[in-house]
Amino acid sequence: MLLSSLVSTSSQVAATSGRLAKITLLADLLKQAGPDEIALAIAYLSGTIRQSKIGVGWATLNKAKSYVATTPRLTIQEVDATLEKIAMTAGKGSATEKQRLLSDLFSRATAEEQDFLFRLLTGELRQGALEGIMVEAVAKARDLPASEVRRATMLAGNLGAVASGDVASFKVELFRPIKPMLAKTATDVDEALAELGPASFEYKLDGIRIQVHKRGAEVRVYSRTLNDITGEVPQVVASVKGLKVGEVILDGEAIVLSADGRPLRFQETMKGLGSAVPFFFDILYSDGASLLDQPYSARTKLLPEAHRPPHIVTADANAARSFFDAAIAAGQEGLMAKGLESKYDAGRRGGAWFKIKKANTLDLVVLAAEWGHGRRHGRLSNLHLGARDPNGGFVMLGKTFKGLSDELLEWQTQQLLEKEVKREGHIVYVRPELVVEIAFNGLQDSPHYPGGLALRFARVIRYRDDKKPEDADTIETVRKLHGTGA
DNA sequence: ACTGATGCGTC
DNA sequence: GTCGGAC
DNA sequence: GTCCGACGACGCATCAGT
Repeated sequence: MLLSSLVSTSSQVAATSGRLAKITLLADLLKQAGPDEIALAIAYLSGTIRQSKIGVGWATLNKAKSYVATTPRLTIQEVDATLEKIAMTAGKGSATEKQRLLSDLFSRATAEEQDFLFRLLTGELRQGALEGIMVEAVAKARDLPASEVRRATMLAGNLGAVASGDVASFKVELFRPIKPMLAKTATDVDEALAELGPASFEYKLDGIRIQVHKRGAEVRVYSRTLNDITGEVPQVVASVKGLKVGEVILDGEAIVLSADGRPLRFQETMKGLGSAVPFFFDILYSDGASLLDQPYSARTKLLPEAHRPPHIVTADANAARSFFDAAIAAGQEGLMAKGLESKYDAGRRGGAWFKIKKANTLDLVVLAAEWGHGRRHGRLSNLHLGARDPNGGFVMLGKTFKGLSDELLEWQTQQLLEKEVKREGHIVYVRPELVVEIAFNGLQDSPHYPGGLALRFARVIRYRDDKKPEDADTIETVRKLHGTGA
């Protein structure tokens, strides 16, 4: 199949707003793909490549730009072969060689094809369709219910594999990881209870998600994105080997504990993954049987109790609230709330799981803003945030672009341009006059920012028109917050 | 041997 | 990871 | 309910250049 056919479909998809229309376009292309092409077509049109990573990003792609072909001759198999070569290059001189292979590939591509490859390889396809839409397209092309394709994909771990073959034949299998179930956010336990009724509340541990597969002494550990991280978490492996179970798939979180049993901060956990220990909150498979469709309350009974995070079952808001306070006091991130009757909704966020975290707010000053990309093109989007320095000036604590409606984006662009003092690249520096209320989930030590501190998950709540920069929070306040564990 | 750039992973 | 927009 | 696309923080591995 010619790359140009894919690119043409991609452009049409990008130019179409309706999802159903996108699905039709994609399905039509898939019907034209041969059996040895369809997996590649699916990957490229959902913004992924077969190699998953090839050590090439925006910088390398920019340097590799070269001639433009006039006739589209590249096939998707040729693209795949080149990407495979690039992925395989390693060691001294590999950066140059990757660049050479890329230049060579680009020189055989038309302008539209180069643009497509650039977006594909930077992970910014921007056609308004990725795997979620592609699942529907595969279903349409094969004339199957989308739910069956979705289920097979979750079990196969790969949509391409589902494009051909018997969809009903996919089963839960040891050492083939399943996409983990995700959670929605709730602002407090009351909201979670209102949604779920009686629920299981569990400490939310601030580590990394793990899915552990065990058959006898054989143990493998997978990350949230299904990477095999067995070699990085030896303590998890050792711990699981000690469990008195035969075949099992467990879902949980790995964190590092200090000597007194309190959790280390996330940053420290990342530095010391080798000593991370597992906590398990779900079980997906046991001794030959899938448990995905069992109710949560039944699954949790099969968990190794010694390795569960602290948990209660309650419908009482006061009990849940004090459990939340206990979690925070213990240095944890907050709570998870889970519906007792819920199935394991692999790969989905829509199910009966809620996360409840604690957030702080600060009033900070906008120091600069960056021009947006894509749908934010032409708008000042990413804000540079500073705390007031009592000795004069401001200390930058991070950036955010989140929490802004289109309307607010428009407003802030006008406001900031009026206050512009200089430009450097895509950054517009402004007089520090606008105060903005920022929510965030914690402070981290920063090796990069001047105050040695940075905000985690910062987002805009609202502009504080009622405040002047001299009313903004100071860096001292922020340091104090950091000291209390925020 | 060290530093900075780059890519990619976790959240 | 969070958030807003669009379907 | 769901999906997508805006982009944040750090830590680590690898490679190029000094």
